[in-house]
Amino acid sequence: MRRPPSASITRLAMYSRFLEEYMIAKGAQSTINSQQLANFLDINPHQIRKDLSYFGKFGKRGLGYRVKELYEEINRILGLQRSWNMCLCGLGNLGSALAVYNGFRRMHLNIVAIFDNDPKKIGTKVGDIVVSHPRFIQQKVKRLNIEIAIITVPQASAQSIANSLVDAGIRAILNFAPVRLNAPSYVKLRNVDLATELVSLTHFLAYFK
Amino acid sequence: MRRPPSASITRLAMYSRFLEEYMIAKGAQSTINSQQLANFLDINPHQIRKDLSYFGKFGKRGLGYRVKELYEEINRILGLQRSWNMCLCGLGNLGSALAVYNGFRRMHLNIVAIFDNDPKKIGTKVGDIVVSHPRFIQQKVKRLNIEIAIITVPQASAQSIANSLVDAGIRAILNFAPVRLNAPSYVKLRNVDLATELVSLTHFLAYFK
DNA sequence: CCCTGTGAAATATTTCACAGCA
DNA sequence: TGCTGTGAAATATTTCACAGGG
Repeated sequence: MRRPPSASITRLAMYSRFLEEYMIAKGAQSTINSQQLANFLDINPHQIRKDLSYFGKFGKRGLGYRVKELYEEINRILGLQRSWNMCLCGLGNLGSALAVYNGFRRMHLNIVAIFDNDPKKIGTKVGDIVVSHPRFIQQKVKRLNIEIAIITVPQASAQSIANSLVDAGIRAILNFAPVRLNAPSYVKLRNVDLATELVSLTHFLAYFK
Repeated sequence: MRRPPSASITRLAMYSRFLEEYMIAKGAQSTINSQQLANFLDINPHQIRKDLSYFGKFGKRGLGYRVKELYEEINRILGLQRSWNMCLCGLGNLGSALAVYNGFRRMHLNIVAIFDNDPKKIGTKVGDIVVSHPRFIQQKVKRLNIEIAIITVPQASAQSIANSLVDAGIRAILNFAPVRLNAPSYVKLRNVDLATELVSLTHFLAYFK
């Protein structure tokens, strides 16, 4: 069994979400096979079985998968069987949107601290979280047991915020600032670049229309 | 010359952004070679040359690339030599953040229409764009020459909005709703799923920490 | 017989090595 | 000599085909 491609992890997240809805519709006791799942998700059934096989054997031959069991196994693989505390760095437009994003809470991914260096924002509340100055990163990360950070500060301050986070012991960062951040290799960095996503569309329109 | 992998396009966008900054720092007349560019971007120089080679020959042997020229060629490849009109569907938290996002305007990607079905939002302005009901999608897309759509509506309404957009002639959609949308194959769909991005971090922390 | 799990084949992408021009 | 551009090698990922258990 080789190391799973990172695309497998992304697909597992997709399977998890689908199964959650499927259970609501069909009940937790129902079963599903890779062909059906593949039809729903518009993907290859071999791909699904291969993705799962990297992590174990979750199905019954001749039958398929018991939905509840598969859902729980996938969530365990994804680390979603427990909750995670996160901090949000940068309360601009995007940060404010993420601070109240429901998709996170549903997966027990909780924003428990917010940092911004704008004096007008410090001390204000978003939900029941008080916005703090970034100099408290170290302290809050320790006290609130924060393991994941989301960076939504402007490009210019992204690296210095990342440094503070790494110093505070953070090992997983979701970065929305359009810069390649430097961090030690034991830190998992994931970048989301909204403008770049659009560029793949403009390229497509310019070339293939 | 084979068809470029889609990851090449993403990297080209990265090169473009870097070169933009590099020109400001070093002047448009400067040159850069693939090794230097690779160092800055923490990437393999062969990769850069290969990415470019899918589209043409932009360098001088023994010298490297003239920065301005390379920048312009890359932007041409990406379809960024012209501006594009976009519409935003769904003025929730994320939509509101994207409506005023600067990263788009800098690349001449302009949001020129906003749709939402909340009566409290319809008729209000975001910047100088008046929010309209989605029933005007067809009309606005035609009149304003809109070619790209951004979907930030809730999951439940995403598919029906996508259908309206396709009917109106849209061929490129950036979708933030956590659903796999169905669209004809001539429509380029790009999905950004914020929760899924985080899941790759929780998986990493759960397994490799 | 049905459908999983998986080694092997096919395909895609990245990395390398070097010919060749400035 | 220095660096690009590119075919070929290496690697990674996806797809396939089928053995084998329920």
